[in-house]
Amino acid sequence: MSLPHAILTALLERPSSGLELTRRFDRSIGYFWSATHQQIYRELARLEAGGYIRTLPAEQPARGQRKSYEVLPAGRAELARWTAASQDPKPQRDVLLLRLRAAAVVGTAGLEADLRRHLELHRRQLAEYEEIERRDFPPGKDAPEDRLRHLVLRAGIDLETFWTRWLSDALEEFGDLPRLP
Amino acid sequence: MSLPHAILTALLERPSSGLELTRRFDRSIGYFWSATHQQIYRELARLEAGGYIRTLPAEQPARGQRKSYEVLPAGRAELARWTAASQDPKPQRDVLLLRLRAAAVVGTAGLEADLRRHLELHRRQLAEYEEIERRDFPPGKDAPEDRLRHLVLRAGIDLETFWTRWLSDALEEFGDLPRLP
DNA sequence: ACGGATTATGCAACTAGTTGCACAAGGACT
DNA sequence: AGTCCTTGTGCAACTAGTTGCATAATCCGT
Repeated sequence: MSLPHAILTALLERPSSGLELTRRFDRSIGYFWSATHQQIYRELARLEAGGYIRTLPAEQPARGQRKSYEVLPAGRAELARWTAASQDPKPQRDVLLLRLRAAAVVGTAGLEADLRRHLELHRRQLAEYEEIERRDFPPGKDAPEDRLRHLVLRAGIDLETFWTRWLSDALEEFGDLPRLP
Repeated sequence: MSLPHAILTALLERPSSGLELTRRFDRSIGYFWSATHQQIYRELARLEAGGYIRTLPAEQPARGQRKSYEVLPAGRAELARWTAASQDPKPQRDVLLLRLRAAAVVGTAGLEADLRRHLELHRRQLAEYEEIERRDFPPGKDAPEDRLRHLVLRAGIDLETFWTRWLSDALEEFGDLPRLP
C-alpha cells in the first residue's frame, strides 16, 4: 500500500498533473517505486475522493484536459503517519537468482547471453545515478533534506554497483564452467 | 510468472508434498522467491493439470493426506526453456527508500526506531547466510552445481552486507541531523 | 477413548499491479 | 479543410500475490 504515499511525496515536492507525475515516476521516484500512468490516475482519483489531495482550481477539468493536484493537510498528515509507522520488509523476489538456481539443475544453456544483457543494463543505470549525484549533490550541498535524498541515491548507487560486480563474477564463473547436462 | 518455475526447481531438487515445499520455501528457495502455502497448493494443482508434474503413486490422495509430486519430462523442458529465455529485470520497489524520501518532506520523526529494527533483521539474515555458507560450501566443494548455488548465496550475503552497512550509515546521519519540520 | 493441539490440505475473497484499449484535444503536414 | 500523429486522460479486464477461513487427519496427554 505504498503507491498513494509515493504520490503524496511527489505532489508535496511539487504539485503536478497525472502526466507530469508519470514523467517523474519514470525518473527520480520511479527508481525505487515504479508505477504506470494507469496506476497513477486511478490512485489520484482515490486520493481526491478521500480528501487527501485536491485539483488546483485552474482550467475546468474536461476529459483530455490536464488537471493539477496539490496535497491537502489531511494528505500531509497521512504521509507523516505512514512514514513513521513500523513496517516489515517485503519478502524477497529475484527472478535472476531463481534462474541461476534452476540452471544448477537443468543446465546453463542460453543463460549467459541474458546475464550479459543484465550486466549492461545495470552498468547503464549506475552511470545514470552517478551522473545525478554529480549534478544534484555537489560537495557543498548538505541541507538536511538534501542529506536524506543523497542517502537514498547512495543506496541506488551501491545496489547497482553490487549487481554489476556480481554479474561480472557470475559470467567469469560461467567462463570456466564445464557444460552442464 | 516465476512461481511455477520456482516450484519445478524445488521438485527437481527433491520430490515433495505441498507442505514440504512450503517448508523449503521458508528456508533456501524462499530467500529469493517467497511463497505462502496457498500459492504453492494452487500452483501445484495447475502444474499437475498442465501435465508438468504428477503425484507420486503411493498413498491414495484423500483430503488432509499428503500427496508427493515429481516433475515430468514436460516440466523439466519448460523449466529449461524459461531459464534460458531472456527476461527484463522487474522495476524496483523499495518501501524503506520511499519512506526516507518522504521523510525529507514531512520530517524524520519516528523513523529512526524502525531503521534500527530493520538493521537488526538484516544482521540476523546475514548471520544466517554466513552460517549456511560455512555449512554447505566448505573450500573443497566445487562441483559445477555447487558453484552456481554458491554464487546465488554470495548474492544474498553481499546484499545483506550492503543493507546493514547502508542502514548504519543512515542511522549515523540521523544522529547528527537537526530535527526536521 | 476422548478432547484439544498440531499438521496438512484447500477454497474464496480481496488487494495491488499490469495490459490493452478508447477517446479527446491540439499541432502539423499537404 | 482534412487526415494523421502525438499528448494527456481514463476505463475495464486480467494476473499475481495475500489474507482469512474451513476441514480432515494425526498425535498426545489424561
